Amino acid sequence: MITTTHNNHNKKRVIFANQLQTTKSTTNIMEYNFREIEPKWQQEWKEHKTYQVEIDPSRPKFYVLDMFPYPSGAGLHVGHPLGYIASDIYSRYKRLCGFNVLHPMGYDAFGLPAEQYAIQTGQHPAVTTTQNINRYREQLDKIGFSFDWNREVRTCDPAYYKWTQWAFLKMFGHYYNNKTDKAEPIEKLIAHFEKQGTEGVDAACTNQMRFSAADWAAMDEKQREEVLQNYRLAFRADTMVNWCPKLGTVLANDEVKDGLSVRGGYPVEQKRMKQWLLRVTAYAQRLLDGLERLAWSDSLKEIQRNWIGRSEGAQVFFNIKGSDKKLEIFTTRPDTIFGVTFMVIAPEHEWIDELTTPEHKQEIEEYVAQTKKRSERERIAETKRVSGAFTGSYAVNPFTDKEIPIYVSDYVLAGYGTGAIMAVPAHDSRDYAFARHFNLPIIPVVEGGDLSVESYDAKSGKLINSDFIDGLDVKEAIQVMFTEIERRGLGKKRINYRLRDAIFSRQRYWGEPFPIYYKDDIAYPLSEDKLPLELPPIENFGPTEQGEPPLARVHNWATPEGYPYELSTMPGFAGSSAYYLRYMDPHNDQALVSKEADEYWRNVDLYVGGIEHATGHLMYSRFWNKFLFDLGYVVEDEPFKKLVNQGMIQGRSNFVYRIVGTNKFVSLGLKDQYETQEIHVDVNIVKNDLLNLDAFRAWRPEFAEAEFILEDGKYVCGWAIEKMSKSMYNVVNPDYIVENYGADTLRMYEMFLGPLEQSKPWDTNGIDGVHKFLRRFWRLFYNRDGMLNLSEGKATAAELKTLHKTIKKVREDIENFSFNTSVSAFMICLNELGECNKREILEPLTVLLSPFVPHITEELWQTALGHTDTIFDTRFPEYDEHYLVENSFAYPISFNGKVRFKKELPLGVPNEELEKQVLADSNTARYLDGKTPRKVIVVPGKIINIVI
RNA sequence: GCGGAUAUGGUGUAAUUGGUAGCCACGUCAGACUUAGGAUCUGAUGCCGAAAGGCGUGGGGGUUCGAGUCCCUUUAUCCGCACCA
Repeated sequence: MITTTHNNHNKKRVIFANQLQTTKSTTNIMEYNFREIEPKWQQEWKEHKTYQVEIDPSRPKFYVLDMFPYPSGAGLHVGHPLGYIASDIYSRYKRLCGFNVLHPMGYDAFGLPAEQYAIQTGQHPAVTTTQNINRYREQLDKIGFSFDWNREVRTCDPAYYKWTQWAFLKMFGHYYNNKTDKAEPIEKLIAHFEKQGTEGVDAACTNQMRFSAADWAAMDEKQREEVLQNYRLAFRADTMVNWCPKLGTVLANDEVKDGLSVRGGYPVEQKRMKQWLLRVTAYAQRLLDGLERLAWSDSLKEIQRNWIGRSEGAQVFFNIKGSDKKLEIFTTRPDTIFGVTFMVIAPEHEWIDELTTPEHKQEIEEYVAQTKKRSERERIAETKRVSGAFTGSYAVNPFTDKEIPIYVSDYVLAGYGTGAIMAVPAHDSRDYAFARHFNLPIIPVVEGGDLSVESYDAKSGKLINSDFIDGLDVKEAIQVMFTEIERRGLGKKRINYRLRDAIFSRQRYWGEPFPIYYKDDIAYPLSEDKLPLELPPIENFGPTEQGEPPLARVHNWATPEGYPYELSTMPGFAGSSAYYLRYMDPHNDQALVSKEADEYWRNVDLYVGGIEHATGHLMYSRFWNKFLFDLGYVVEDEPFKKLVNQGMIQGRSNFVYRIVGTNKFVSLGLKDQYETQEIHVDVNIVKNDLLNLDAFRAWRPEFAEAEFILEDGKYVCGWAIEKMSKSMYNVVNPDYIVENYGADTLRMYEMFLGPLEQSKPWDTNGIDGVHKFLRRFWRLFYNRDGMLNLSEGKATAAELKTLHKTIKKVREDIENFSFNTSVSAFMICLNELGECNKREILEPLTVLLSPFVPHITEELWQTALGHTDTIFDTRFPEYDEHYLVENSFAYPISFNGKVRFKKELPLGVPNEELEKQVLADSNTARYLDGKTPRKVIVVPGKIINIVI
């Protein structure tokens, strides 16, 4: 049936959540009234400081941490609390299991958006940040989290960033000793220089240095400081940086994606600038090794491994014809050295001028100038394009003594290895493309492949044309060459990492100031007792006309003696790198964390957060923690034992279809009969993909006179999964859900939506199912007239079985973070219990449910069940396997109620081990024929019969 | 290009980890109660078929008594890295 309706003519009414509650709540006052219950308990928890925790050596600790939010102006949407709800359920569960649970929350409050907003509006970032924090807090409070707010931290609070600055000073004052494999005071290195110069020093550094004690003695202060900057763990260096002109600041590698800034999406270019850096690379191997011991997902560990990018290879020196210099290269394939037919150096290579002969000078200069002009983005886009130029110089292959030409090309990166390579076109696709383009010889040294078409890059095969390694397999040959290269003194075995040192300065205002001042252009650390160095107030937040950072606008931004402070500020990851330590002892003004607090709380047992921090925060935190560990300030060398990545919640957008050039809208099923235009419609005026016509007319003035072509009297909307954003009108606000369904329904529904780690769209359709569950649960305690309905009768075996089955399932599910299936378990439990209103069943069930839905359970606990203590003073229910035994047959606890087989077990004997054995054996034995018992398993002392 | 993950009804998902695929919900349909239903309750609902029955976990192949699950291959989507020598 197709009907065209006009204003108010649609007879059939459509159901909407926002209309639904208003009438219903008046019908029965003793229905489950979440609007009353939830604020009541939230107030109660607040007043009694229910979730405040202290060190308690008599109880085991458990530390559950969420990645603290950046308080953006948009507030929370329904996706943000997902991880918080999961961690809250886990915290409450652990607390009920008897752990002393630390579950704090705070704000990552420094950052770009607040500053961008300040530049536009002149509003101080501190003001907007505080407003946003207040809004966040309000929204969070409504959901009923068990955070210990007494421990709240804000990264922009001077009392907090004092310790960020403190850690920076410690890094400035330390270097990494490779021999002891830890950070040590820089004074120790200075003492060594005074005695022996660089002789015997094996330390992480920017450039390898070589000088004697006498050289050191002869240096002035500035020269010495330059040397030390080469070793300090926080140091200043002239380096290629990702410069974002639009944001007016440099960015770290993990803040750039595809040549664009992650925040804002502005183009990023490469620029040489003097910047502060953290020597993260010193910890590359330990960051890699540490992953083995962490209970993180394999995919996340793999991302970190790739980011660290360890590769084993050899450093080899090639003689340069007509020079006493040797060109150093790095290769992971020393076995292919007989196939080297040319060399390539990066355009930024420091010897480029020396290597260029006069007749090639112009060509090379042009090439270098041209590559400089290309932005990072263009270089990425033109990856396939082969370009380069010949320097005119030749190197000598140390194994064949053949002269081979040296080229310059931008496919060789200055920042990796030595910025120079030996090219083996037969077995490296990039070298191959280059050789083809410049007509260079290609010598196969590994059997296999068809070199007329492409290079043969495989890491297996037999060596040929390679003198003494002929006939060996690639893997053997590599090992032979390592020893041969070292024996001949041509170079050494070496490990290279893709990981780069972290650029630590930002040319911004809204961040931690560096506790550094300058005297004669030498950087000096502020003494620790002067911390915190507070961020001075300013009024204009943009860069100066000279392009200096905003802090240059501050008069007297200098020490009392008049020495100027550093003008840049620290990046976002500075404040988040050690916040988990600060939560342990947030009010301590003598230390980042006291010895006592650190030794009790140690590190984070469970960390819940998004995977987007894989190469940023999660890497920097580990580095930061390892550094503090080396110095003895913390007892654990990894900060986050277990990590769970919650998936992103996407938006589910709805569409209406306007017939082009009219104000008529056609329902989804009929839209193909017209020429239509797809328009996003606010998901809050759509339910179950049916449009609320009146709400649509009221939504925007231009739709006030809208007409509709309906199917079966309904307007069906189209839908699509997109990012949750204002412009798609698909943002669902948790406040709205809390108002209409309650926080408990929101909490449970977010978990019910699907596996925690999976990305999934938010879809308010379906929330009724969860809400209905809570109402039915309520009605087991109170009847329709609001009368207490609880029975003291004895539970039947079937009821007990249901209860214990559910306890077991929920327990396992919580431990495995499979919250969606535990919600299902509750629903099944309720279906099975029917009208059962026995205290014996409902009391444990209430406790079991409480981590998920704390408000309703607390209310029932104290009113219907008549307890005076809060639910959190009780223990999480234990299940009892004996209840599963019937007629001398034990049912393996098959959750969905199906019994696949029965096995005879001795009653009254704990039988977990026995069950395991039976299960292990029966899997192979069960279905050999059809129906009869067919296998007898003899377990020492017992005979077990398997029956189908 | 390399590495990782995922793919199951109209929808979100589940599956004792190799053992009756589709639990639990949403939606839909039918019914009960009701002034009303947008409350509540009951039943049906993977697909084809009147039924018997057949088909069915992205496609193809394999291992196995038995495969959503393991192996090979292929396609699609998502994520990470990307000239890393």
